[in-house]
Amino acid sequence: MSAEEKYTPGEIEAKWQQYWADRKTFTVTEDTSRQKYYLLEMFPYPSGRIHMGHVRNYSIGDVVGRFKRMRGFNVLHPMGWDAFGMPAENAAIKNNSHPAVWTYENIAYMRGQLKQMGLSYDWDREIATCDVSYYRWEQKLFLEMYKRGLAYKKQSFVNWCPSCETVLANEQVEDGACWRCDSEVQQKELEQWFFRITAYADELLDYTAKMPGWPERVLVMQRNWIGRSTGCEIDFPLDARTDAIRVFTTRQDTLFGATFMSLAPEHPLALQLTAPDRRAEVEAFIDKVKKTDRIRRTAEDFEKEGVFTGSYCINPVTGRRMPIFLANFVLVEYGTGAVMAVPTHDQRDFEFAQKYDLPLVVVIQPEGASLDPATMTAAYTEAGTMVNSGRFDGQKSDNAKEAIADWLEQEGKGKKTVNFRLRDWGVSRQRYWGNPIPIIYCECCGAVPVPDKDLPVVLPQDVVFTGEGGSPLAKLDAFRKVPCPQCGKPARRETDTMDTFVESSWYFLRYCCPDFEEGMVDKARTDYWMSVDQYIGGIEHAVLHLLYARFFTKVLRDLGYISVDEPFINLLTQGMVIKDGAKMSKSKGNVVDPDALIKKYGADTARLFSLFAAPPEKDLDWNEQGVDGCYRFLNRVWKLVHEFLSAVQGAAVLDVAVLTDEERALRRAVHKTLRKVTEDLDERFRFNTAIAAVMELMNVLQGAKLTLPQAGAVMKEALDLLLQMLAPFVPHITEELWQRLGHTGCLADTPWPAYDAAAVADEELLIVIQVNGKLRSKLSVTIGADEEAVKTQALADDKVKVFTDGKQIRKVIYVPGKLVNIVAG
RNA sequence: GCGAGAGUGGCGGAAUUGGCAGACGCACCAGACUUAGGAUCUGGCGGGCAACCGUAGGGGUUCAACUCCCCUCUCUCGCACCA
Repeated sequence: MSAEEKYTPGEIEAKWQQYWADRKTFTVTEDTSRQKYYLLEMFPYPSGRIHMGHVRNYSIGDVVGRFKRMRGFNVLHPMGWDAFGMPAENAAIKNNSHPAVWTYENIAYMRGQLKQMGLSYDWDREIATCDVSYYRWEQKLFLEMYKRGLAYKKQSFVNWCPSCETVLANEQVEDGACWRCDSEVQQKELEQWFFRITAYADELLDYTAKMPGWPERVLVMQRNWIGRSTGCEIDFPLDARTDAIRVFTTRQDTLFGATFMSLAPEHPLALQLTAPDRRAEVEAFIDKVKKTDRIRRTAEDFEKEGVFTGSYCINPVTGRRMPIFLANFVLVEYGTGAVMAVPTHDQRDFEFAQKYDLPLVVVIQPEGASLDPATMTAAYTEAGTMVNSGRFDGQKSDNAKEAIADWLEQEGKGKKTVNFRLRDWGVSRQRYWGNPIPIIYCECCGAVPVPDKDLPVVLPQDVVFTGEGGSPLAKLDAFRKVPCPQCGKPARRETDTMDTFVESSWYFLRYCCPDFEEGMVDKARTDYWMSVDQYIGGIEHAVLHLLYARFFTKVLRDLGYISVDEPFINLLTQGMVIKDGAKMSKSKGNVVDPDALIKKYGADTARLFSLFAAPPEKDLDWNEQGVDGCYRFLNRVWKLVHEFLSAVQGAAVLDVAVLTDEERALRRAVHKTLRKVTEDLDERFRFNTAIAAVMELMNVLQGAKLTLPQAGAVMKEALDLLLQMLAPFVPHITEELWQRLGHTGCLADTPWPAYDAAAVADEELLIVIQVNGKLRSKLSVTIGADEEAVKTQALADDKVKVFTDGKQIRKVIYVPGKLVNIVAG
């Protein structure tokens, strides 16, 4: 093979990347006359270099982007950097450098890596969230949210990671450990800024029913996280006091069975209600619970324990005097931190009552049975018929729920409420490398927003990284000490920065208008592009980022910035990249380096294998031999095109009217493949089967002979279509071959071809013949063959006769164009 | 425990509406070319000598079941003392 004919991915990939960049092939502008398609992949954290997860994520996105573009859409396909965050700070401490230097160097390197992959981004829209031109608008938004009470400060117990030396949001704590470094999270009382995401809890939940483009499991996770439950708040008057304990319950139908009260050990009334002679015991208990870490305390098998306070409250509907306990399983942060205990109908209360010998009253009887408190071995938690419940006796407990709630409201003893598991989003971080919270604290005026004219608060560069903990900003007097914008007296600036999830909650809006200098978003442009038609990323953000981004979208809508309710119409959560049965990690030594991969095989092979080895939402098993297979396939494509080059270039115009049977069969294969690839890309995102279909076609084309009169023309059509079909997957090799076939334009700019319906139509059909459901023979019939004739032919078939001889034909089933099933016996 | 998803050759995976199970690729085997082959090409490749048996296991519906229904097992993910 001559040097000219050898496939050299390194050369041709660089050539075409330069070509696309020079011509700004993928640069887009708003054009209301065209249908838009906003395609987005989750932007990366600039950690240093891309990993195989990125390769897969962005390969998937690029196929969609290039395909939609060929389909005629005005495709917005941007890329940027989630550039604030702690690793930059840690690296700065370690290398005695600066987070900004580290970050921008990483961005430069990773941008190069992405460009080497031939991804169809509009690089003119690139953003980095650590750039003041980006984060300045976030500060403005923060202040708008502050004005409307959507951002507020409160003293509270917060999740504290001792290793990262910062606060974590609830969403960033996994099994009691830091989501990033896995250290055990502690509780610390601090003044923190919060975003009032709970104000949108109902809408965030309701919309999960209106998002058919999202995977059900992500929606379920979000619903669980929001955790809406409907019930009642009921006041239990305290014995010998004028105040009451308020509980939240979803089971007001069991109210008549409440025999004692359980409070969280952290409940504000806990010590107040403790009788002097019980004080020592209660304090010891509270101390013990506080020392127990949260992981153990919330484990299911954790033993229920409590302590009697010595005080009583009154069941508002029965008048029963109920002892008040502190219980280790009652959580102060959920509901009111107090639980009315109904041991007969709640398993936890039942176990607690057994342990402390507390009374049991049955108020719901199951269908056809009668519970006796003396013999019960577990709580009965299902529905049933009300008993011992005064005026509600005899009602079905399901119906009584509503009736009791109404009655409590009438009597002024309680009210219907909705309770959420979702907490407000704590956004303060005691770190340097983040967006400064634009607030100034003044002795006289309190928390004062930084005035508009002083925005943005620029993150100072001249800080020292000692690694000693605490935010470097807090030690920088030049930053910290400012006069109060209101009264002019000496004041101090907020030195906490915002959680980096704040930046990723609106970056998709900024891509619509990255150069806009008048504000956060240019409404006209954003209205054109939003919402994102297809979002692609990992499942690990199912709650965190995807919930925050939905929240921000709704806030920005209500502030008038944008017009949509939801940011992402369709969500694809791609699977992980696995090797040797485990997620790639340095410690396991199973990491594949994208640079080495591209150097050895080229970007087209790397992309092709990422797409071919598994459907996108499943985990992908990385396998070097499989990569080899993809590389071989591309070499075969390369050779095939060159083999037919001269025949194709001298070919006449295709005349479908005068084709031989063999030529028609070849065209049928080509157009059937085109139909399948189009369907797989357009409707199903099934890249693996689309590629398999093209491989199959390749096998057909390789076997094709060129002795037929119109072979050149047929082959020219076949190769053109083959390259167009493959273009979204392997853009470089196809551009190169497209050019070598004599085309002058850019393949990426060609419209996606339509298959020829006439060419696809079969002339003959292969009918499967079964006897008693088992495949026995096959029959070739002309299209539209008469049913009776096919049946007769089937029955006369020699191979069929072997199985029907001597038997009675009971029935013959004919599925037109598919099969004949002969029932004999 | 609850919820969701999955279980198909040696491996990754196909089978779109109940209609040829195993497409495509990898691995493997044989052959060709070759000084050579970890290159390339050609052919084979679920099990069984066969009748037949095969989509986690068992039952059912149907002319026909990987696909629908019931039961069981296993795995993955999510939630989990949330009152």
